Amino acid sequence: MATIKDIARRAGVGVATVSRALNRNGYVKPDTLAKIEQVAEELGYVPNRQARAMVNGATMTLGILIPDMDNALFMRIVRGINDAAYPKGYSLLVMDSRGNPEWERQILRTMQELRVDGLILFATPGTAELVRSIRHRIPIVVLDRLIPGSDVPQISVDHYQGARLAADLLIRQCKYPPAMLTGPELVTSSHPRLQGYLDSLKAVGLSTKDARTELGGFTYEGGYHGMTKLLADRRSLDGVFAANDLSALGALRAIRDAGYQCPDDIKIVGFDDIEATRYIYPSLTTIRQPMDAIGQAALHMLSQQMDGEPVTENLILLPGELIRRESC
Amino acid sequence: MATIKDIARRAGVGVATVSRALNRNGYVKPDTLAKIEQVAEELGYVPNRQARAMVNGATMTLGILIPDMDNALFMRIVRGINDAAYPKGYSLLVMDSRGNPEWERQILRTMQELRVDGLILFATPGTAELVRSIRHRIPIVVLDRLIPGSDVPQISVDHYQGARLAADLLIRQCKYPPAMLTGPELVTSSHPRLQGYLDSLKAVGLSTKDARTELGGFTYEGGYHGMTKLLADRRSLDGVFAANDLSALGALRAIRDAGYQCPDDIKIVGFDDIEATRYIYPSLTTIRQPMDAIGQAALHMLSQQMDGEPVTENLILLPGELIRRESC
DNA sequence: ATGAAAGCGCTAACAA
DNA sequence: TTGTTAGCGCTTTCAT
Repeated sequence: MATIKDIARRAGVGVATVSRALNRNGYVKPDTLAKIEQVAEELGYVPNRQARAMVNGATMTLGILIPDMDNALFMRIVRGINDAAYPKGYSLLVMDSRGNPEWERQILRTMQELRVDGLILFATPGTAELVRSIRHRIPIVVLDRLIPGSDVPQISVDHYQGARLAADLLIRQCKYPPAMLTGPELVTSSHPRLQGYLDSLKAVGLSTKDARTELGGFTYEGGYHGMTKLLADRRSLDGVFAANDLSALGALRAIRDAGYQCPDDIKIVGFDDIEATRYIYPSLTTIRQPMDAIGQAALHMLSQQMDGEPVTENLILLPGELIRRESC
Repeated sequence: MATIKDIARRAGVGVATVSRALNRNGYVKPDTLAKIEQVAEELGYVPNRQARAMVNGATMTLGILIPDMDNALFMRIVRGINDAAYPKGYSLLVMDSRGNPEWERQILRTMQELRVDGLILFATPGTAELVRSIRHRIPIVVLDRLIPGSDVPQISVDHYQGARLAADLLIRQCKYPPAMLTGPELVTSSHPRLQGYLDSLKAVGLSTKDARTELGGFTYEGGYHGMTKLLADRRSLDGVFAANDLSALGALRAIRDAGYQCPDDIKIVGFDDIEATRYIYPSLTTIRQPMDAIGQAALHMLSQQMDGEPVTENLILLPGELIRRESC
């Protein structure tokens, strides 16, 4: 691989001149500049970012830690980050922890070794203290799966408000108190969604005894199993709030397999608004997460920190939006 | 950020000793090793990979270029790569070109600047020559969207064979010659899938005049529009091969919106077997891509090249598998 | 068993 | 306008 040294020798100039020419800073006589560019071209020169990073600090890479690359919501958000980061010259280093806390620790370590300029992560409870220690060295922003009570900058859809929207709609549309397919206990976004559901019941005078929950686990399969359980014990059930779209799709399937119809027999409301929800039948009524806005906000917050500016707010909750379709 | 120099000073030893100790190579007296580790711990030392890479060449990062991060199939494959690469200490640098050839060029450039140890990419026609020039500098493997006629190592499901499977099934199950929703003209995997469809028709004595194709574009929306067109001109249509699952889902929706039923009125077969296909209604009969196998094979081929071994085969075609479900 | 020093590719003073 | 030089953090001879 050709280096600036090679170019310098071949062009008969010093390395500094080459550097100046290629980076277009400092004075360089047009002739020499042309010559240098020509030689660089001939040699197929490609600058080495590692070396550059060593001297001026910035690697121009952003680390992203996701619990599951194969999740439509996460990747949709990451795409938003990518689209916002790319024009600024940042590259994304995406690593998937598969929800494994130990892997997560290692990944966070690797990100530091790579000296990423900023870190965006979907947290898990096991990461909380780790994040606390890292944030003093690297700008961080936590997305979607928040760390409750932490003062790390965090951005997310308002899980609670979204859940209220969903539950309120179901209560209005159903004869009986709706049930809920909850997210995994260990995922923080599960909690405000559950709380929203419970509070909506309370708001119309229903007691927690009227609440019925089953684990949906944020997956197709979990939703399927949870719904199947709900159906097995059918105490007048005609509405279900699935904590995310994946589990909603699983639930839809379970309803059908059990011989019922959605929305006629049972109505469903999901959460996230992943693309598939528009095309399936019945199309899914759901709470839309502002994915692009989240991605942009994340990058914005990170930029602020990287520029040394104080972060204005450290918890941004973007409102979810109710999207009505066929399932409720 | 603490450096080995800091550790050396504080531990009262030379930097070389620190390096040896931390990397556990060369002789280091147990006492000094302990001391060094302790100091490193105190200082919260995290090695700088850039610096390490500068001296020993390897960055331990693999670059991945995808045309769309938000595509279930691609990310499923990338996840497979991730799972195979992670244990070997490699980090993935994932960049999304959004199918834009110009972005693609720049990304490939960036990957080189970052000195990734290997490159995995889903090609587009515009990349072909670029890839040719890069492959002499960086180990490369092309996935799924192949470069026809190139001798770059490539891995993919056998698009043609899979398409034959799909079309043969439809021909068997339908009264009339099936139609096809094709992929984008510019995406190479579209071609063998189309060819398979045409050849299947031919194999049962149907002429190309019996073939009916409409652009499905590999997207939900494209599938929806394409199917709508097919339906508008309804010459006894009762079977459709959608070139991928996304367009199949779009088509399913179009069928329903037009007042028809799948599979009763029209049967559908997709391609890819993304996770959603199992849960929607009707569940989708499709051709399964061996995604994990593709990911593993990709990493294997890359490893071979990185180790300087000659690549045994430069085109691996993995068979697609017919998965029968409700749609046909 | 350990330290001194060279050098990886590049940028940024500092001179000239 | 250009060249020389000193690092950036680390690994690796080569001495000791």
